Amino acid sequence: MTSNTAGGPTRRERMRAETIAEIKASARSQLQEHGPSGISLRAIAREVGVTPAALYRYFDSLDALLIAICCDLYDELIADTVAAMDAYPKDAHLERMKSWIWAFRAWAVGNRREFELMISYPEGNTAMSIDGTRLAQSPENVDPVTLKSLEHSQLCGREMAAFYRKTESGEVEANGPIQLPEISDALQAELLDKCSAFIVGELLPLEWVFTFTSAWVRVFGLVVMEAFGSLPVQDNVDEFYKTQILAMMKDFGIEG
Amino acid sequence: MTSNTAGGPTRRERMRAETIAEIKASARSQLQEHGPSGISLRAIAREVGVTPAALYRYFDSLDALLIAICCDLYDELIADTVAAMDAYPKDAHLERMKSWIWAFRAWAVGNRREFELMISYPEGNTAMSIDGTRLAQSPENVDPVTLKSLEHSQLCGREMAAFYRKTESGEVEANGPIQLPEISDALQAELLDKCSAFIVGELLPLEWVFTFTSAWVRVFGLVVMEAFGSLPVQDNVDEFYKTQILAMMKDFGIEG
DNA sequence: ATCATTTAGCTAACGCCGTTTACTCTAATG
DNA sequence: CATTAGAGTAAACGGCGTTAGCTAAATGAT
Repeated sequence: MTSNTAGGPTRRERMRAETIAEIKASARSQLQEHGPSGISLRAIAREVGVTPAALYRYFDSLDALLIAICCDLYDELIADTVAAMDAYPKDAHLERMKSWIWAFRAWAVGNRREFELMISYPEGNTAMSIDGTRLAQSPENVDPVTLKSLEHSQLCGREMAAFYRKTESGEVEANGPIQLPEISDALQAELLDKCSAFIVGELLPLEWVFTFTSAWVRVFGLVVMEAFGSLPVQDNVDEFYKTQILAMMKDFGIEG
Repeated sequence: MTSNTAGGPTRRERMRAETIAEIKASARSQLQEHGPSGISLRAIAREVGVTPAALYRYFDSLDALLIAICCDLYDELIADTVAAMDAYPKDAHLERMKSWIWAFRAWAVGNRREFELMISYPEGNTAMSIDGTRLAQSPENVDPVTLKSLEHSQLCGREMAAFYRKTESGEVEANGPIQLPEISDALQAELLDKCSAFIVGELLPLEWVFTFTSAWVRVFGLVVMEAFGSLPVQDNVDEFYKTQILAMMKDFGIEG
């Protein structure tokens, strides 16, 4: 048994958890200082005051450590995002969606190195991915980082779904999303399956899903470009974001 | 002197150029197989049939080699893009701009590893950057990769400028870009300076610059997401791109 | 043709790195 | 109290980027 009769964590378990935290903290500081490729087990061992080999009692490999850190980072991002959204009441869907974007941006820019690690994720660049197909086929056999990424997306997707329901019930009046271009059956199915079902959490009309997906790509582009220093605008980024958000809102048929 | 009387390259120069090409080719194949971090000087030396130390006669460091490769990759991308654009007549600006996007996408997806290297560029992630400020202050003191990136952007930017001129002269009729949101003087100045002056090559009305910049971010988002496997749509990407291009065209006041 | 110089390459080493193996001690378990 | 599982160590293996010093060949000038 790994826990005592009181049900609480064993002394050893506490120690272990503390050591793991120490290791992660050291790795994190190296990440911030030297980037993803600058994380070194030996350097961590030195800082923690232990032999390099000892780290293998806690992580199977450097890659495993990086993945664990990725998960933590997503948890951080998600926590920040939830907190930012909860600054507004539960029915202020628009403000909450805006908050989602701002929180995403703020976190990525405030943690550039970390964000870099997340998108150039150890396991073949599948981070920030929302591959509904793989998820549908084996819901639990998918890597944890992808799941966290999905969780993050859903914070925004479900908010939009709630907003849609309000417009549908007439509780909120809106013109609805922009007119759709012609879309083949195949693409329609894919949008409904992958985006609607998995990100949004429920099936929505195609126009909503399409507009949401388009907006999602725009936001991702903004955040990645800013974090990687490729954004054309650099001194007035806040305002530029606001103009982009405005444009996306317009696509949803919302003014302001 | 480094060249003979005939003016052509010396025998040694030819040999040297050939060796450099061999080194780059080996590095490239390693890049394709193991990703950016899988490029190893020692492995290259093994493949080229030479001692690791010998490589330092050709490149100051691994980083220098990576930068050189980045430059080559940009040249490749630019050449592909130019070829794709030139499949249409010089005055078919719209088709040429679309070609630019398609070429960008095709190259990034067809050379994922290479693209990865370019955006997580050795020197502190400044790739794909179009920082007009730095350029304006010291036009020639900027790293070569950034210059190439700018060159690539300009292929599209100048095309749009040409299109703008045609609409201005009445040679082509168009409604012009979407209505602008309110934009502060500071952001206006930045858009005009960095985007208009450097990417487009001439000063354009704010509405054109703004619309172009917004579109640029969207395209970048699409390409990065697809190359990194994060695009929500995965089976009907071509069509999804087309819908996005259509939307951007609409922003310019163009139908179809 | 000879000499001086540049250049390409080598060997050997330094100090990093991730990872494995075998061994020791210590603390919790039964 | 004996046993055992866990945390830790020392030492090694093979790999890495990089440097220093040497050798030999190709080049350019005399």
